[in-house]
Amino acid sequence: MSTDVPAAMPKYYLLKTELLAAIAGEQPGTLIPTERALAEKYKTSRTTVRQAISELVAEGKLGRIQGHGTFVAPPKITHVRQLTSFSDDARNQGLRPDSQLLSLAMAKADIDVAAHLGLDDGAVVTRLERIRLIDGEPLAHEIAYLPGKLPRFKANLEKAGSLYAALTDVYGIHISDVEDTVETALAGPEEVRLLGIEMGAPLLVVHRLARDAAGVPVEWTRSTFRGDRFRFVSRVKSTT
Amino acid sequence: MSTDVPAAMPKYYLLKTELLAAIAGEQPGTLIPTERALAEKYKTSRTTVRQAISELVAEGKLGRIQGHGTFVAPPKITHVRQLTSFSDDARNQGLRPDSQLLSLAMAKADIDVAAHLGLDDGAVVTRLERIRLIDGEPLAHEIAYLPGKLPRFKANLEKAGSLYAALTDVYGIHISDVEDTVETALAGPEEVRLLGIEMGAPLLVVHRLARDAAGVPVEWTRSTFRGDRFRFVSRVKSTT
DNA sequence: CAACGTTATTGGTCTATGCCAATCTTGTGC
DNA sequence: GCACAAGATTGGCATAGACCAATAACGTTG
Repeated sequence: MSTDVPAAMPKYYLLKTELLAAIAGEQPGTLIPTERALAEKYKTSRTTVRQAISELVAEGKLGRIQGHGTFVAPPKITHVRQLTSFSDDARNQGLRPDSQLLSLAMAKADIDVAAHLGLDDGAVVTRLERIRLIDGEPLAHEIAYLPGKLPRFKANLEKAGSLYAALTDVYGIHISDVEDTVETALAGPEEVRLLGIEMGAPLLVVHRLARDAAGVPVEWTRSTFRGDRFRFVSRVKSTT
Repeated sequence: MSTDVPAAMPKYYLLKTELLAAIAGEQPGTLIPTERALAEKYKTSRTTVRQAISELVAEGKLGRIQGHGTFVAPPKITHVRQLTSFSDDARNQGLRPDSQLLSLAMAKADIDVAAHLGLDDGAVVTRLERIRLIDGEPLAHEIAYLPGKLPRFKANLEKAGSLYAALTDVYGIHISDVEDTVETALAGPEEVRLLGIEMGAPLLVVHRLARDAAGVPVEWTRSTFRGDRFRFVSRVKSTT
């Protein structure tokens, strides 16, 4: 045979490619045909259509709402993650960041938190849990642990406008060194509930350990970002 | 009713949770029961079992091989990504890195490459495509573009042991500033072929732009890492 | 005309089943 | 004993269909 047989390609992947081409250049929000209509049009089953659409949703190319339909998704947001905070960062890009306070309380450090903050197991820490929003849309879930008890923290946090601003301006805590760890994860029920995404959606999980000039840990945070809406940038300058 | 109805939970998610508990503490490589056996055991369909397993595979908890079975996967590798190269990073952690050269050739910069390297469209660039392996396992796919033509590059690359070492030691190109962009993506046929993963597996895609001390771009690279086996670390030190 | 309840539409989950493809096991023949 | 072929096992892909849940559209009613 002289004809080069193309690599065997799952049908759902062909469909995914066709859909991708079809939505190229469409305005975000534009509805695409229903799953049942696509199944008929492409002479396949709804299961196969859903598999194609599901991957496009996971990649942030499409979004879908039960009872409403499937639509072209808006582009990703680029988040420059440096020494800056989420809020400052978003504002620098002309976006409207917001926070929704889920809980703010004293807690006893579990083994994991204690280890990262260099505390004894069971030591008192401040636990701050928030949802981060941009332009009203929930995009990240964040739990921050700070060593010890910070007096009048809630009020100061609100006044300062951001966690880092409050730490610096009110408590004299200067962050001079951060270490971020980034990995992928899939959304479970909690993320589905808090971020309004679907089960199994890809996430970017960032763990941040911040230290002051003396190398003492001052913050340990776990942030969960929507993988379909975010992109991280980290800049590193050589000191040599 | 007094009983608090638990949040509606998909059956496949319950199964996923049970499987996760079942494999906790098992040795990597241990085979779990077959999909058909699990379907029968948990009184559900194979489709549902596959959905549960698929997510665990995507999270790097399980692996599977057609005709062989489904098994407990090895833990993630932490890849510390700073100004260092892939090879140096891995070696620093006591791992055995390797590269497989797919292609090394001169090419004309397309619009995207040209824009990032600050060149004219169609300018000559060196294109280096490699598979990165650790302990013999392919973990990343990388395409690097360098401005212009580098004499005897292939030989020097092999001798130096790493791209950055070659640039520095042989060509006198010193990287002083890098900007990494990290986002999620899903594996398509090419990644499946090159990395031996499955369709739709989560990936971490990193774009790196490296500059020399004068701010001139010297490298533009797109790296695709297996999301189930990697974790990135970035450290930032304040200069103030 | 506004408010409300009903109905149709659309995505979400799950079942049952068939066949294909890669791998492993077994058996046969030399 | 070894090599190879045949069969069994296991995951991969796809179909068809049922029912649920959220949303939107519509029509009735006050």
